[in-house]
Amino acid sequence: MTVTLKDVATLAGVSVKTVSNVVNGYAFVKPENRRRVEEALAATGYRPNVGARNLRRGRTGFLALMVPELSIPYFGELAGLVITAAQKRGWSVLIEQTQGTRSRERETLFSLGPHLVDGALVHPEALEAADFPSPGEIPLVMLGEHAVDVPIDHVAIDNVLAAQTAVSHLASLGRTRIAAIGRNPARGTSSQRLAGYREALSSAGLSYSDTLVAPAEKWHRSVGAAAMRSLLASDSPPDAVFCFNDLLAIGALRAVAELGLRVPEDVAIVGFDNNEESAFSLPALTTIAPDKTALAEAAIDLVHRRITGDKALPPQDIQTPFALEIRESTKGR
Amino acid sequence: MTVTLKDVATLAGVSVKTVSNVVNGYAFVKPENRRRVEEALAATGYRPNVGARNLRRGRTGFLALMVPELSIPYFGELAGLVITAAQKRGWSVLIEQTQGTRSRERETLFSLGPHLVDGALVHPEALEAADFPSPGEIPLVMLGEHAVDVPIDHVAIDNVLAAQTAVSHLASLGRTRIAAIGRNPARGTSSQRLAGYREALSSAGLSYSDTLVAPAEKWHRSVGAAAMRSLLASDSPPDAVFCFNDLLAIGALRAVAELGLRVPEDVAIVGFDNNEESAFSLPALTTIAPDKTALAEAAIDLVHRRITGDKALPPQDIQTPFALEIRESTKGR
DNA sequence: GGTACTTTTTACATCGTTGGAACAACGTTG
DNA sequence: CAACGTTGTTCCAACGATGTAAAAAGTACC
Repeated sequence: MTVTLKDVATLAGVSVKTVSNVVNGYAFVKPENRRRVEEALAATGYRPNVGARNLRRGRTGFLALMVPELSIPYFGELAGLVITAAQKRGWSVLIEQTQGTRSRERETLFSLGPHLVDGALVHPEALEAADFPSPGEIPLVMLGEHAVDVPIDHVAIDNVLAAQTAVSHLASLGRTRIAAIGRNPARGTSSQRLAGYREALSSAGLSYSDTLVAPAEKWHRSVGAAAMRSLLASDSPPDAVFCFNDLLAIGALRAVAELGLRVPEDVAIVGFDNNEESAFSLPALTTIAPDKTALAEAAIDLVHRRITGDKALPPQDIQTPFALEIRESTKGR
Repeated sequence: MTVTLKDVATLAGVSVKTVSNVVNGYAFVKPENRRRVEEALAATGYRPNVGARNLRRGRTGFLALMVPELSIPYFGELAGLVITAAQKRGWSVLIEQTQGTRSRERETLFSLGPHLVDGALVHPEALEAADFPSPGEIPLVMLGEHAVDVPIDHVAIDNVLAAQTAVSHLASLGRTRIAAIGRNPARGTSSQRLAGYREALSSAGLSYSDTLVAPAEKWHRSVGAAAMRSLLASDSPPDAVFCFNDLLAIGALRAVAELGLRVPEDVAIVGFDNNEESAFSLPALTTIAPDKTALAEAAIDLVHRRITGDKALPPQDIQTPFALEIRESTKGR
């Protein structure tokens, strides 16, 4: 059924290797033979067996991308960009979901054998240092925050600075009771954004209060809504909130609306990630907009360099740009 | 560097095949040898070369999933569910994006050689009958609407009925000027939803008018907003709108709000897809909620049956369930 | 025509794995 | 103890492709 090099060779009346040479663009093939082989290729509809080729070449042509969940807009958008960037370099992308649990993350990381993929882009959520495979297995690039210090390539925006930028923006509007939603000690990203939040408060001359920082196990919309409700129920509710991602912020918007308060008049809200939906929420969400395209391309670039040579390169730590996208949730219409 | 069966065999002092037998759970291996092999496996950290194994077995362990764009929430959510369902059956999923263009769709479909993946799930947007590969290449399952009639497995909800349900709901609220957003003659889905819209109008005793049907090339939020603005600018604006997907509806919500009108009092809105974000929009969106999990599982099931035998099975056409999710955009708070 | 060189083609081994058959060891049975 | 079935192990070929090196064909020059 399937056509192999041998079939083509028989049809063209040459050896298997000559066909292989034509397929791979080897220069020294007699024009006459090349023509016959090409005809035979066309006639049979030959397509190389990728598995066999890779077995021989020691490459697979696949990259893995590990993310918590594709249904989370940030990861859906990022995955799309990664796939596009990988495709330009001739790679196909295999996606693994971990639900953000440490056990699934470890499992996934471990299962990424050197034969399955040429390299992997991982966006860990709960991994710890000990979980990382011995270096030298396959090229690994980490996306987003590392909770821990491992000598592995890493691409992300400056989370502390970004959080600081967001909160400074709120302070610059004259808000004095600025809350935060999203604390989660188990996640590196959370710690970094919290640090930026505290830095911004202090440089604005505002004092930090634990009661203004709401925890959030999962950074989902419903959690943001619940957190916002509890913040608003306190004795001295906030007049602004920095949410650690857009989903929390979208939830917060709803909680505010349900209590009959207005955004931004009563409470200003800033998110983080710039999900596509955030430009269309009512009111539209002010948010930190990471350059996701740059992120995806930097990551693919890095893994490409690792795979093609540069073994000795010390672990890179690349920061990609971000911007504060000011919209209605802090400035009104 | 990499550990092969041979290395393990040498260490354990048995033949390669015996190690292979242990790895593959062959029953008749002397306990003593089994123990030694297992120790050697653990000591070396052996991991099978998937490529070689597949070359031998004639399977790849990969499925392809072709979608327009992962950044579109519906596809992000669906892809996540497909990956989960595939994983249960031991498959990894390779994602290809087409941007919904016919040329990229053809290209992708063609490039899915029998060696690259065991089967493919495709969600075409613009493909025509002629574009489909000769049957018998690799198992192909189509998701969502087929614009054309090809003898290929197909899983989707009943789009006509779903659209009819949505519009009947609007009619049952007493709305009489029910518009639609999303007409696009090039897309099968659009035609089906339009058909359902017309059926519902007629069974409610309402007349169809072209001026109430807004076209939409891309079903994105901004397009929905623009379409809604133009509908509202007409002489006799609608009092309800059926949007062909949630993104259009989200855009429509914004357009209504910007004109100072209220949803649902002035205009009721129904969407389609039940994206996660639609439960949190302000107001929350009434929408058709397809059972995406059922869809993903039915598709994986089907491709699994095709791959493991059932070659003779005639092309299946499976309908998965949906529900009308009634929320604030048609019923108020 | 012989030599030296270049171009073109081929045979063969190989990548890591598994299926199948052959073989060896073993205990049972007649 | 020969014949036999049952277990357990090994050897060999094969999956489809490519790298290597050697063979074959062609060209140029003396």
